[in-house]
Amino acid sequence: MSASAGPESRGSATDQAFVLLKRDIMDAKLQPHQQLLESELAKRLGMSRTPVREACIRLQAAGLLEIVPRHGIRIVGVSTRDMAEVYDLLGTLESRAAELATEHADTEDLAALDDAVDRMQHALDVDDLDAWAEADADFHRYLVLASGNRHLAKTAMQYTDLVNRARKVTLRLRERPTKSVADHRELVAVIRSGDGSLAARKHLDHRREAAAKLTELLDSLSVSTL
Amino acid sequence: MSASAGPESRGSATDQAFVLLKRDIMDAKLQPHQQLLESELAKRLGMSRTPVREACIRLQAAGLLEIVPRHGIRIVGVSTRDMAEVYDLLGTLESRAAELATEHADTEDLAALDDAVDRMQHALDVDDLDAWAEADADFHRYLVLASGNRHLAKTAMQYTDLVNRARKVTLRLRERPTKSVADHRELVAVIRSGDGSLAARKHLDHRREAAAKLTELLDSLSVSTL
DNA sequence: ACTAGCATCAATGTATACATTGATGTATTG
DNA sequence: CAATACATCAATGTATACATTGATGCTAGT
Repeated sequence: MSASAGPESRGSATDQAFVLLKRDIMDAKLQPHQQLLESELAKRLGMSRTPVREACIRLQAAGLLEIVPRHGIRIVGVSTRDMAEVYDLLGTLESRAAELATEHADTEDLAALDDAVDRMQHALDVDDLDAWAEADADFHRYLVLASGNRHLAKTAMQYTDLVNRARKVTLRLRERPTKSVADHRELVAVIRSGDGSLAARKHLDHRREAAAKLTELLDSLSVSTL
Repeated sequence: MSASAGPESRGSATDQAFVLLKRDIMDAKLQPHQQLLESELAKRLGMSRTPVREACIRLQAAGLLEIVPRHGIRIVGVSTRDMAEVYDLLGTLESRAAELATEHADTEDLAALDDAVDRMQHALDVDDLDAWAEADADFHRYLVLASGNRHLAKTAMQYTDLVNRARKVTLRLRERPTKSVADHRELVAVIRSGDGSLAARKHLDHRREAAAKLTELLDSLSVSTL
C-alpha cells in the first residue's frame, strides 16, 4: 500500500490537468514564484484553456498557486513564516488526531501506522531518503485518518502536501531522521495503550522539536522562500 | 465594523456568482440536497455557464456544494456527524488560536474582540438573535485572526462559515445564549492577562460544552442533516 | 409479458470565438 | 526635455458552439 490518489481523479481533462500540474508543482518542475500564462499551460498539457483554468482554480483553493487577475498564474512560494505557521497548525491538528485515534483507531488503522513506521525504518537502513519521506508522509496521513474526523483529516492532509513540497529542499541538508522514526513508533505504542492525553502531548512535543530544527536550518541557510 | 467580505470579491462575473451563490446557500435559499443544473444557475444569475462553473468549483472547495460529474451540482447537507466533527475541529483550532493570541494579539485585535462581545451583549439585550449570531461569528473571526497564524485563521474561518449556516436552523430552538456572552468576555480577559495555556483550556471547555448542547438538541429533534 | 439491445436526448465537458481590460509604448504639447 | 494623453496589444474573462456521455424509453425478439 502506498496511499496518495486524492478523491479527485476522474478521467476528465480538468482532473488530468489538476493531477499533472499538482505533480509538477510538488516536484518543483514548476518553481515557486514562476509566472505562467494559461495558454502556455494549455499547450504544455495538450488541451484548451478551459480545463486548465478549472484545474487552476482548484489548485488555488489547495494553496499551491495563485491566480493573478490579469497576469495568469503564479506558483506560490512557501515563506519561512508560512512554514512556521503550517508546522504549528499541523502540530495542533495531528496532536488532536493522535488523541482521538486512541479512541477511534481500529485494527486496520493501527496496522497501517505500523506499516508506515516499518517502511520508514527500512528506508533509513538502506539510506533511501526519498522512500523515507514518502513513508513519513503516509504515516501522517494514516494518523489523521485514524482520528475518525474526516474534516480534520482533510485539512491536515492538505497542509501536509504543502510541507512535503518544501521538504524536498531541506531533506538532504539535515541529519538523518533517526529520532523521528523512534518517536513515531513510540506514538503508535501510546495510541495502542489508549492514553489519549499522553498521545496528544507526545506528538505535540515531537512536532515542536521538529519545527524548531527546521526553523534553525532555514535560518542558517538564510532562505526566506522555498 | 462588520467584517465579512473574504479575499474573493472583485467585480468579475465569476466573483459575483461566487458571492451570490454563497449567500443564497448560507441563507438557505438554496437548500441542502437540492440539485441544480448549471444552466438554471446561469439563467438565475443572468450570465453564461462559464463563470457559474468556475464559481461552483470554488464553492466545492469551500465545502458548500458538490459537483456531481454528470448531474450538475448539489448543495451539501451538513450531517450531525459533520457537525460533531467540525465542532471538535474548531474547538481544537480556536483553542490554539486563543493560546497564540496571548502572545500575538495587538491592541487593535483586542479592541475588535471587545467590540464583538459588546455587540453580542447588546443584541441579547434587545433580543435580536440574528445580530447576536453575526457578532458571535465576528468574535470567532477576530479570535483566530488574533492568533497571527494566517493559515490557521483561514481554515478556521472556512469551517465557521459551515457552522453558521447550520446554526440558522438551531438558533431559535435553544435557550438564549447568555452564558456564551459571559464566556467570551472572560476569554478576552484571560487573553489580556497573557496566560496562554489557561486561555486554551478555557476556550476548549467552552467549545466542548457548546458542542454537547448542540448535539443534545439535534438528537432531541431527530434531525440527521441540516 | 419481460428482457435485452438500441436510438435518442439532455446535460455536462471541452474548445473556440469574442469582449474587456490593464499595460506598454509613442506621439504630441507645454 | 518631461509629462500627459492616446493608440495598440496581449492576455484574461465571458459567451457560445460543439463533442461526449450516461440515462431514459422504446422496440423487437423470445
